Amino acid sequence: MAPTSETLTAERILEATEEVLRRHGPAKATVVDVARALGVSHGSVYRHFRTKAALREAVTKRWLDRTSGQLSGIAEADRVPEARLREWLAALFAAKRRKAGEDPELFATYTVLTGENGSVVGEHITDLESQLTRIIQAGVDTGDFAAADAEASARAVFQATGRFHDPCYAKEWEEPGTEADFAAVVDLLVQGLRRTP
Amino acid sequence: MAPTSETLTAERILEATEEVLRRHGPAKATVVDVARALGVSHGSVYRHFRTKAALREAVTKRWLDRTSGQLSGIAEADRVPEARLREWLAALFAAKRRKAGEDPELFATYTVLTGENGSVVGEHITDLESQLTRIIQAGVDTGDFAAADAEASARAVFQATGRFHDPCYAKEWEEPGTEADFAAVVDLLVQGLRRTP
DNA sequence: CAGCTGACAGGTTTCAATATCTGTCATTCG
DNA sequence: CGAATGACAGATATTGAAACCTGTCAGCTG
Repeated sequence: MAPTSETLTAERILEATEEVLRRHGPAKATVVDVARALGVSHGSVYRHFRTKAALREAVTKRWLDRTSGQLSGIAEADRVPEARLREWLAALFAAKRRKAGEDPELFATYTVLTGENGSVVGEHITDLESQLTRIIQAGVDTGDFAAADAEASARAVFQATGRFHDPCYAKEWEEPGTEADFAAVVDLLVQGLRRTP
Repeated sequence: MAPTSETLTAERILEATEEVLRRHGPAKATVVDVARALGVSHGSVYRHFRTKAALREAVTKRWLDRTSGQLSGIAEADRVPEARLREWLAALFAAKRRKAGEDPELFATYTVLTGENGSVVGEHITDLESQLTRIIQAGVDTGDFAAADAEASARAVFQATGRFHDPCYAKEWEEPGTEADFAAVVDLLVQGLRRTP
């Protein structure tokens, strides 16, 4: 679109790739399209990314990292652990649901990309679980939570709330009653974490 | 295969359809194949099922009902509610995992079928949730569980354990650590249900 | 000379012609 | 007479040839 004469950088290629994916979708987005959007030949793109798969992987990582970054603020916040946990889970759900609802096609695109890039997604999940672990460990430290193994509990909480952040459930997020379902699951999990006197 | 001269019944057609689906998979299984397997013309099949979709739906229902039936025995068993709940959840997970592991192609076939038949799946889930509700209500009655709304709690438990029964996670069920993950989630949920003195 | 280009080989996708399937129904069969 | 058949129209799937894409590299350009 804009064949700016700035030097070609990995960052600019990623930007252009996101745009091409947004326009054409994951099935029809080609490396040639990306090069054309940048006003260069596709050979130049291959100077920065060894393969098309590597390019798509990098775009996926960028996208996931943005979510992680937003949530880490909450994980570190200076609040009572239970409130922090509830807020973090609500923010994760809200972020995913907003993305799925606002631009379903783009969300579908990234769902395809995450399906292709198991290891990047795995790292993202590890990251989210470690944020959760910090929250739960804080709760154990204050005596609010009883968890023999904060990491295992974090994993359990993350998996138990999968219905509210895993893309495979995206189409159900706008159904009525979803809010209540989310609240019920979170209440049950928080109750399970609480220290019983 | 065996063009027996018994009268053509819906039951025999369903049997043959399951066999054809097992052989050819969901994409290539045709009504003509089913008729051929029964030694009749495909017009005869349409006397019993209005459309191909209705036939596939009936097969799906049969398959799901078999699972429900197995589990209902546990739901009604004469045991302490907590043990019954744990056993029921473990049985659900074990049944799904066994089916997915023993014959992955057949499982994939049924995953496609359940994807096509939202309402039948919805009824199946309602059925499972009502079995769970009965277990949890029993726990409330004995004073073991504290749940303001047994039905809502049942729904929460069912959704929170989705990772261990929803087909979209099937490929992760054989990974190491899955048993431990399952145990951690169930422990957390049971702890959340327990009455806190 | 570092970075970019564009032609190219091998592989994948598209498209239109062809074959098959779904669902109906007038007719046949027992 | 009720159950089953098979020819048929319209819809869907398959196939093979042509178009396009990926990844490489010898050579061009600033």
